[in-house]
Amino acid sequence: MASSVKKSAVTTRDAEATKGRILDAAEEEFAKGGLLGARTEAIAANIGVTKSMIFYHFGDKEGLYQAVLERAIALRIRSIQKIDIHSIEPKDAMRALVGAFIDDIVVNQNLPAIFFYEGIQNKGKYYGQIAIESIYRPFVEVIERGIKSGQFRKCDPLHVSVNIMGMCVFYFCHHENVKHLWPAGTDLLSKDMRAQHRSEAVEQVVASLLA
Amino acid sequence: MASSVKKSAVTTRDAEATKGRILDAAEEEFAKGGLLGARTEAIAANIGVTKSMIFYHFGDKEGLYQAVLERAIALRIRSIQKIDIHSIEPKDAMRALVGAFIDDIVVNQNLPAIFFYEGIQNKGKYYGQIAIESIYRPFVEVIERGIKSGQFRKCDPLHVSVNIMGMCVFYFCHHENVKHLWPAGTDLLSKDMRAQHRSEAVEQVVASLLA
DNA sequence: GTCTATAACCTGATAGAC
DNA sequence: GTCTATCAGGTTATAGAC
Repeated sequence: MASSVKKSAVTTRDAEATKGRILDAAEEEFAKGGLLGARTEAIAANIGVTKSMIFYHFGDKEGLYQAVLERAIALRIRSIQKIDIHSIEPKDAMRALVGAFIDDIVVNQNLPAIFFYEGIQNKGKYYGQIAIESIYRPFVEVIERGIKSGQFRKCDPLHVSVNIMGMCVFYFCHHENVKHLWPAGTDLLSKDMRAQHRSEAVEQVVASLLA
Repeated sequence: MASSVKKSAVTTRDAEATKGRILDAAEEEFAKGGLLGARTEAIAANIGVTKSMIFYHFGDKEGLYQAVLERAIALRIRSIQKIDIHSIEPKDAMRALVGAFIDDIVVNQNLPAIFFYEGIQNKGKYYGQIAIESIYRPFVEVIERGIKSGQFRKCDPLHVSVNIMGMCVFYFCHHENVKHLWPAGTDLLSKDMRAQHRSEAVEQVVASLLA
């Protein structure tokens, strides 16, 4: 979505296009500083428009933030709900869920930071119960089914689901901190390293569940 | 450390005491907004002193931030290095490491957010290679030993160590987001819930490693 | 729809009294 | 060592021209 924001100073006069470009740039800026730290000036400058456009199209900074969050939540819910978790055995269903979840992050690396900021700075105010349940329920259901069938070890499905998310996203949020563990110059977000993280995380999640 | 900052408007005239109180209050404020989002005014007001004290004792906001981070890093390194990971078998060493790690967070719940902010906002600038290696190396070594002895499954010790940290801290960073998964009114940071997270996380980490 | 100019406010940092 | 007063720069948001 916002992986490469196009810089253009051309006066487009296309409302929907401008709104979309603002959303992309805002997502990146909110991922860096959250609602509190984001600067409307920086968002506007990045796509070659003036601050006024933000207030014209989204009312205020908070309105823009809500729009960004809603889009991000919708994306997450959509791709997780695509997966048919009931017709395959728990182990494979979990593999599919975690894989799809990490694929989403790889496409849009702003997501983990945005949701972290939302929890810390805004106490989940703009997140909402329905969004959380839509995202976590598939994981919880697969774990419950796995325990019942004896394929998974006994555990608390809620805690374990939350920890699974942690395994998936921590790497993306802390890559600048932990980069020193790898040889100097290694780019933890390169295609190879991302693929390696995906593979290791999927295997570790499955292993953490098996009886 | 800063779990309960004492509010006191008494003019103490004790430099070390004041510095300590500023550090505690600053840690809490930096945990909420990072170096960028923290407000010196808020830090000062919380302990009943004026902003000037911050600049007198720490030079500038960045100096205060560095002092907070150094103290937090020292705490982490100290408690992890206390554990003798070589004289017990890998599974038990990992159990001890993860347990101690989460115990630190339970005592000072600001730590996970501070290190997250450091990675996202400052790109790990104030973290440093030595700190990261001191914290992660024990985990990596235990995993390597476990793989060699055949007790642990084959995996990449670096990626898996990073994911383990994610399992430990995600719960604390996202408790405001995921609280809706539990019955309304449940306090995810209550003593019982913290103990439950600790127990579930330790078991899940060990399970994620076993062959 | 988009821009320029500006209002109203906030924040880090300094100077100087006590 | 601590406080009060204040400045300079930055930030959200609005008004009005085009």
